[in-house]
Amino acid sequence: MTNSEIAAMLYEFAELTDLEGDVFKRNAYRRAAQSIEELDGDVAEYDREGRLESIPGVGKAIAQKIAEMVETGRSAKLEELRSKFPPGIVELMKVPEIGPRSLVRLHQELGIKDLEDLRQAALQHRIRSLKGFGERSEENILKGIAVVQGQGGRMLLGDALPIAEAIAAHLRAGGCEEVSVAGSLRRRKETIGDIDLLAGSDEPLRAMDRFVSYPRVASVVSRGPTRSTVRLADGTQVDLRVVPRDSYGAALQYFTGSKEHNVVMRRIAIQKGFRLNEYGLHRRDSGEMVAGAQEAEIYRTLGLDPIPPELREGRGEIEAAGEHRLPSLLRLEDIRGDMHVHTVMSDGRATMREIAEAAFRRGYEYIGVTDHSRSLHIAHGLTVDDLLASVEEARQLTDELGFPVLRGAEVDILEDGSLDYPDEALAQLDYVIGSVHSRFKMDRRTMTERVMTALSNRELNILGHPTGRLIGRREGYDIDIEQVMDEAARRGVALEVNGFPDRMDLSDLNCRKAIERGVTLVLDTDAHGVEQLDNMRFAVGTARRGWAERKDVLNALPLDQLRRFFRVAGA
DNA sequence: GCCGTTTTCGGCCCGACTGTTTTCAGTCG
Ligand SMILES: Nc1nc2c(ncn2[C@H]2C[C@H](O)[C@@H](COP(=O)(O)OP(=O)(O)OP(=O)(O)O)O2)c(=O)[nH]1
Ligand SMILES: [Mg+2]
Ligand SMILES: [Mg+2]
Ligand SMILES: [Zn+2]
Repeated sequence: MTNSEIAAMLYEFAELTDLEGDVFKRNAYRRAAQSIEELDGDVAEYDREGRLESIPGVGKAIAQKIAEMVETGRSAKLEELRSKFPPGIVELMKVPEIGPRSLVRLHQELGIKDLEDLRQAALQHRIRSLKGFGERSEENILKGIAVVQGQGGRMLLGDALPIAEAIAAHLRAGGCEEVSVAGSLRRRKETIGDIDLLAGSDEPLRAMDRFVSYPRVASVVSRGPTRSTVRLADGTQVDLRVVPRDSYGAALQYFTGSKEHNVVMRRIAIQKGFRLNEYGLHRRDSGEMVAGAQEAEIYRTLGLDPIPPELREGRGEIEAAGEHRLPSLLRLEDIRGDMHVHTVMSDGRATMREIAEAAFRRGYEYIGVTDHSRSLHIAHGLTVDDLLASVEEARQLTDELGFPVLRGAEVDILEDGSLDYPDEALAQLDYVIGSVHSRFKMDRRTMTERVMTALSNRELNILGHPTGRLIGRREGYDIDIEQVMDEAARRGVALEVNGFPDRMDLSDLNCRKAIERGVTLVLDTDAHGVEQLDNMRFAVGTARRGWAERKDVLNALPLDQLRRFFRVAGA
């Protein structure tokens, strides 16, 4: 069983325990599940070595359950819990506004077993007969069912951020003094559940009016003096929180999350004799507010170094902040050039010249252009002759513009691990990215072997989108990514952090793992048009979430050092 | 169920909004 399969079972324990009525036990299962999900290394290994209880949130009882799962693939206790509820409960738990308490009563008192039962009960007005439910409850349930059935899961960061920024601009134009994007967007998570915005205003009602009057708002889910929730026409949920300006920093801390980060922060506040909420940090005894306007002050007053939003996931950042060992994170300004950009020669929309000019305008010091290789017919992969001709074109352009245009290629890693051009042709290029674009369904050993073979090619400098996942569409291929990381580190091959919003590959956690293993990262966009050069901010966000510093990143180096990396690679 | 520089028992983050309530439980952020 994989870590994520075990984590999924623990999350299921959490949900079922919630139905049983014990929220503390639920939280305990969730914490353990998150630990397993993000564990560096195989849980089965922890089990074999008797180290399960060293995992945060895993004690005797959960360790025993994990051991059973690892050894048998099942959990007797989980099956017993499942049998207490109908299978349709899984769907029912997704209905907004219906929580565990309502669900148990709907099941016990009305015999509701699945979404269709619930819909019928609401339509036939049978729900209002329950104590505590009424007409509005039935309406909300019907709306909730429509939401579950209509929703397409989480959005991509790249889709959500522009929407959020547009609404923020709408609020500013309406007189809100301070507006920030908060929640998972501010943390630059690769997928976004909803859009969270914060406004600091001494006229909260005006801010709320402005918010719900945004043209794309389709319905108002809830509306109060400090918080409102709306739904846009496409179903996207947007939350706005409004606080007095004195509380802006504390509110930003709260609303940026993550929830897990907040819970730890508030626990530390308690330990140090404070109370922390979205209005400020207060002394417990006197109630005196000691920080609130500035977010960084909340952290400092608790004895912590201010923590960048991208790190706030409850992954050890608070402990690190207390010991003054937070990383000095990479910044967008540290990136000196993009390294993965397609031109019109293959499946891009811009010419080499247009890309070079756009790169220069962005303030880059160099640009790398890369087209697909000959086997990738659907993307108009280049023949050897076209590739070599483009090397000359890059050279001329460099001279003409006085701006270094590096000619690379995104070369297919073929089924046997060889690269899709002869070595003599590759040697003519400034650098080579190797990517898997075909035959994804190999077994783990074969796929790992395939990529290891590619890494052993001395012409290879960068491994492109190393896991091959497409968010929301395709799992990454089955590969031993740790082994690949170790080999890449040993051979001086950089691993890509592809900032295309549905790739984000390496992911945040894989970046962190790679850095710990001594891998050099390269951040790029995989742009197919010059406007997509903006995706660099997503690559940077992901790398920051992976605790990356400037020194970990190849294209944060000046040109001469970049070239040196390419020369010594494979040596 | 987990956990411990004040504890091995008794806590476990804290607040807004809704609907149905006659004082608050449930759900969500
Ligand atoms: N203290 C505290 N803060 C919470 C809790 N739930 C949510 N928050 C804060 C932190 C979250 O980042 C922020 C926004 O909530 P969301 O539910 O939108 O979560 P978030 O944006 O992190 O993830 P998402 O992508 O929307 O699923 O509100 C909670 O239970 N306690
Ligand atoms: Mg959110
Ligand atoms: Mg939200
Ligand atoms: Zn590719």
